Amino acid sequence: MAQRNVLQYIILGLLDQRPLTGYELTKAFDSDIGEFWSAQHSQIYPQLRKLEEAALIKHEDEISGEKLTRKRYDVMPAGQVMLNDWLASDATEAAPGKDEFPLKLYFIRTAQDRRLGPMLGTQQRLHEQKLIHLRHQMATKFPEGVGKSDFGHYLVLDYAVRRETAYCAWLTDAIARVEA
Amino acid sequence: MAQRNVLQYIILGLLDQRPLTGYELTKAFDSDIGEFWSAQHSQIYPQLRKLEEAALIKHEDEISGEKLTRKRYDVMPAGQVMLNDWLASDATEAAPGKDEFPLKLYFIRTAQDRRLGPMLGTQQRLHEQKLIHLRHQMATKFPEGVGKSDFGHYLVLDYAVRRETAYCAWLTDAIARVEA
DNA sequence: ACGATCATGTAAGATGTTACATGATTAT
DNA sequence: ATAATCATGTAACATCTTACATGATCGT
Repeated sequence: MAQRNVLQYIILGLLDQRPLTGYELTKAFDSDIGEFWSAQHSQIYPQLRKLEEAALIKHEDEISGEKLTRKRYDVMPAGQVMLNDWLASDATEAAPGKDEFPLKLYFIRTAQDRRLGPMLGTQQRLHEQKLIHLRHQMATKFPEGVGKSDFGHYLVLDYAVRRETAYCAWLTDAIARVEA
Repeated sequence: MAQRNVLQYIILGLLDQRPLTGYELTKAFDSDIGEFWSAQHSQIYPQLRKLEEAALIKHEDEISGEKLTRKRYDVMPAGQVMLNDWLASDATEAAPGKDEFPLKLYFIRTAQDRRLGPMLGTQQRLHEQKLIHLRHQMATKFPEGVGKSDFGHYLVLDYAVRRETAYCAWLTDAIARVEA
């Protein structure tokens, strides 16, 4: 997964929607995008510099108050080409995607292991909270179903809800199995 | 996710089941474990050296044929303690888990975009193949349901099947939406 | 004999996280 | 005033991938 520099494409994609600052890009990884990718500002600012050096994006300085300047970045034509190339490139495999919890479970041999209850319980709480949050997002962002200009966003939220629903159902069944 | 050195715990967990060589450990990431974590031999051999330096594992030389020696690693008591600490440590958040495909979708605005059909179709083929493979694994590894000593393995395979099932269902519905 | 697989390692470079560092603006 | 948030950057370090490198064994 690494080595393909997915981050640069995400940045191009977000900037293609509307011009954003590094700070705003960073925040994007805490909400929608955060379900599928993460990145810190320490990774984003250097990447913005590289993209600008490659003339894929440009920035304009904005001033708020007395002297605070922020850089608002925008995609250049070459950047749009690169973004579209990425979108058109097709995947060759269903990505593995790392998840630490199933791994732990893999090393627990018997249903009688005392650690199973707490482990599964904690995960259940975490994922049910996440599911509630996602359903809430769905309800607030798409109260009347999917519109004309947000199709991808809708599909992706739908995916996240389904993924967490399946995760929770699995945990519930696993807990039932342990108790039986 | 990084910085916690999950790889070392996976190695300890695998070696705790039975002694393995670096080569065998590497292969483990192509089958069961591969659904949740990946690692190349270039990462595994150095990690084995570090674990041995820390006296968490040890190895014995095995000879096959004339002169080919392989190192078969085994967990030491200190390694078992560390493995158990990891298993007992509880997660503080539901991990994000990176997945490139939903991300691409996020940047597609309308259901009329010509790229949607091929993109979703490719993913559907990949994930349905994966699901078939996982179901086959389930049928061969647990033909009579879960046994006494493989509970974790069963749970984890069950999870993988459910995850792919949900993924496929989502793709099918998404494709139906695009065609409508 | 030859190709597939077994077997182990290193090197270079990309990606990602945590911590360090600084300062401005806004709301209370 | 002061705390929260806005805003941008760098440094050190850990993780991960790709490629380089070598040689043995097994099946046909």
